[in-house]
Amino acid sequence: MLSFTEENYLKALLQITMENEEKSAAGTNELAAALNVKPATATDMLKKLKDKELVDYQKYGKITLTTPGRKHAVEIIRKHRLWETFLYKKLGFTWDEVHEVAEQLEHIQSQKLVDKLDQLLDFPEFDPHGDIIPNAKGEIKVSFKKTLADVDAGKSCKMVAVKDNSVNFLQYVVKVGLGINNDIKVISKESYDSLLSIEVNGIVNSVSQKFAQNILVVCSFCEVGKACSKTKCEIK
Amino acid sequence: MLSFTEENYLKALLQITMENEEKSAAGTNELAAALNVKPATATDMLKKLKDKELVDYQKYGKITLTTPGRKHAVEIIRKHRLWETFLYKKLGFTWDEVHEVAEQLEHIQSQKLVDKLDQLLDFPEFDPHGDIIPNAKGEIKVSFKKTLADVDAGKSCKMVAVKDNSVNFLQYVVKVGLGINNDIKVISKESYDSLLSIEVNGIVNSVSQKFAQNILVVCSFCEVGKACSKTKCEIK
DNA sequence: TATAATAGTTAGGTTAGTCTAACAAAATTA
DNA sequence: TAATTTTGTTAGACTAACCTAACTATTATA
Repeated sequence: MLSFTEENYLKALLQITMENEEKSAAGTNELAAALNVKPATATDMLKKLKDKELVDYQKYGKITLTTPGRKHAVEIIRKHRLWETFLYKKLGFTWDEVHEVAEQLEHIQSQKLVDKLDQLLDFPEFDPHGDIIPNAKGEIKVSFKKTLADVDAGKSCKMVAVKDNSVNFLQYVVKVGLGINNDIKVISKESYDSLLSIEVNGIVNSVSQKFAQNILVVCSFCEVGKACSKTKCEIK
Repeated sequence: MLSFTEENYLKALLQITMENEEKSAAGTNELAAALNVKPATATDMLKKLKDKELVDYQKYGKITLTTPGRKHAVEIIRKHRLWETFLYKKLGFTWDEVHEVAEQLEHIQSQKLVDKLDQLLDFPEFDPHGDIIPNAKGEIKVSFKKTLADVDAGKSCKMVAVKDNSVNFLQYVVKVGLGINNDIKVISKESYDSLLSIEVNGIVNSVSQKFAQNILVVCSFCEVGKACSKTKCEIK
């Protein structure tokens, strides 16, 4: 049985290596930063996780999850996202409130609980932030690679998820009038600082590049959760 | 913010002092036994809880909860019992499965979660074991004092709760054909070892005194959760 | 009431997870 | 490629929660 802390390290490792396609390994500093601990602390834990054969790790080398390590991590993410969905759908939490509580709930040990929760929610595919929920077999579909920042002026897209789950960011998203499944039209894009002018439900707003990089989109022709179809795709 | 461990000590203290009316204080060994730790460990923790003004404690003296300590403890029990009810009513857990998982869930910190859960369950008064759920104000009604062992031969009663929440005991209760709200008739009682012969739904079974002491009952004239009315009461 | 039994405490040690400070390796860049 | 910057490791220390062994206080009993 793993401790909460060990679980958090595995989860952070998976999240780092899932962030983008190219990167398949993590570094000590990066890991430490993700967990809000000092690099020295991460080094200690990495040795421990290596002994337990949950990570592949050598001194000064890159860090990757082993197959069992990855399986654990996926399970934690599955639980996290199921709980978020539960809080949102069944208990009326707002999408900026769910993350913090799910951080606690993801560590509850009970296979039956996870299975029943999944069933109660009717086997959801996405959490309130648009992230894919790994299924009971631990299969996790490929995530979206395009962000609002990649969309050219004049083109339209549909928001499907967010990259940043912080309360601050999520509340700002709502303030700008955005939400999952909204259609967004990029009116213009400043060449100097990539400031975007976007239109959502007829309302025009300006958003920074930093903001746009945290909004995941597909082109409006594409299904939520599916890769863009190459022929008609409006993005990139 | 209290640690899981601190919360468990407070909960155990409340449970010990709630067990029966007379006893309003706990001892170190008793507390240690309840938590499956050594008495030395309990002593250490008691000093810490005293510093935090959650318990009244002096070397070699009896242990009681302070008002804030008791408030904390009641809140944990409230959460435990709400989660048990959730698992039972909403997720189809059996009554012997809920305790273990609720032991974990009771430590989740989120006032909103507790409130919403309470609402989802329609503000339940009792958990699946018949125990009273303290309300949002932390009010906890007096528990039942009569057990099946107190009922005389020839008299009838109604089961309202169990004292022992272990899987073993609960599965045995089911095997004997018993459950919350069942009417039980005591056919006979051995004077030598207090072995009881009981009838439930027309089926007769023998149960030991130890067993009977863990079944909480009211007389059949009495409402569940209310004290027996003196005039008609069949018990004692 | 003296003694034995029980209950409770203290001292010193362990492990998990964290830290800081000093150092070493690797990567970048001039 | 040599110097500098970045990244990662080691050593030593701390706290929470636990332990054992030895001791002390309280309670029960002969």
